Amino acid sequence: MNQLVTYIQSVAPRLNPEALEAIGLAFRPIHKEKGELLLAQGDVCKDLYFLAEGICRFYSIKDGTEVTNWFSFKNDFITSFSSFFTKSPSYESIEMLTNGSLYQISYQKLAELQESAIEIERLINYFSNLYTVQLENRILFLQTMTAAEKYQMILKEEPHLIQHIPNKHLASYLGITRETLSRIRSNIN
Amino acid sequence: MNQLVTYIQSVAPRLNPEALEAIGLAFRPIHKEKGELLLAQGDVCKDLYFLAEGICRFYSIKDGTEVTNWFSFKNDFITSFSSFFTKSPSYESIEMLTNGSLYQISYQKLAELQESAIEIERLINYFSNLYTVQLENRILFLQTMTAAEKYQMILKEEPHLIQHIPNKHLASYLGITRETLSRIRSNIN
DNA sequence: CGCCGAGTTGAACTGAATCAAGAAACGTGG
DNA sequence: CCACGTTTCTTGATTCAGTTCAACTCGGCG
Repeated sequence: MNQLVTYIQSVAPRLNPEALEAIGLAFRPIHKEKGELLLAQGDVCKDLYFLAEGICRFYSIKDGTEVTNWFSFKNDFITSFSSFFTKSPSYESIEMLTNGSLYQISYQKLAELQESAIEIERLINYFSNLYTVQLENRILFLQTMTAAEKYQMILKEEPHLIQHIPNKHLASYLGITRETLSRIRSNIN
Repeated sequence: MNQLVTYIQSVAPRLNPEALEAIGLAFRPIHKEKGELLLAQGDVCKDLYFLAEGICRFYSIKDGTEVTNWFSFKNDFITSFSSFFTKSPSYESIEMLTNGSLYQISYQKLAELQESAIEIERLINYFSNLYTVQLENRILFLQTMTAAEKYQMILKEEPHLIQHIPNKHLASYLGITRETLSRIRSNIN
């Protein structure tokens, strides 16, 4: 049994076996190398992925500088939500920070899967609502905290970021420069 | 026919009449005065509203200062998403900036309504996805723009904010002080 | 008429960015 | 396994966008 199915089962133990099997069949396993893009800024995001293993980063380039919008880890679903949902060009790229094993599904196939069973549709909406909650948290985080507070928050709430993400990307995710992050880190220790 | 129903009809003209009627019956019309709260920070948000007329503002208080998170206008659905969805205390308050006429529905009733017809469930998810797209836009907006760029963006994309919202609230929505906003405005004219 | 909240303007201050230059870590090929 | 080039991280000096504090104006409302 593949890891996507195992994960879904752990999240939705009461999902009926047929739906679970349909999900397992609809996604296609793929491999990506470190540095490869899942999506390039400006393209329409036509796929959804499940990240079985690896780390990836969402980022936008504005005036030549990168802004990191998001990180995804093992057992996350990956897509550029706005682009995928509205079929418009993506404001962000998605790249692999490590080699990764993923499961891929097209917009079209996902739509079919969704319509095939109400439970699947509900599951998808559940994940998408979770994402929305995280976005709201992130807005408050970006808007109300100083550089040092942001770092300490991450240290406390998402230490896996600090362990696995290069500081330059972490800095741009926090909305500060790498120099500022470096100074904060040296003040704390 | 009430304004909620009229609005739903305009957004989803192919929705079947029974579903439309069910929606019309499930919501309860209410009136709110300028200054009244629909939700107080720290409380669990137990209701969803449809704003038929008026303006309201979402804000958080941190260290004694207000941060404006959102504004809603005529024909918007209103709730504190995170709190409503996760049933946890809200990080924000919602207040009326004007007198308003609204339609109210409880979490429980909404859940029932949602389960009563797949089309209604889809409609709700559609609105919630729209909101998610807006949140993503807002994050990029807050993270990549200078104070002046933010103001010009609002001027161009959401002039109704400038027309109807006091500058002090607009400033805190843009993540700047009222003084800075005032200076930007006088430089432009 | 006087008060109060909202908006403006000025001056000083500050957190973080920018610019610059080394030091450390990393990976790639020999 | 080491050497070399590249990228990442650190540290320092300077600059700057935006904040803070303070004083003043304006308009509405009791």
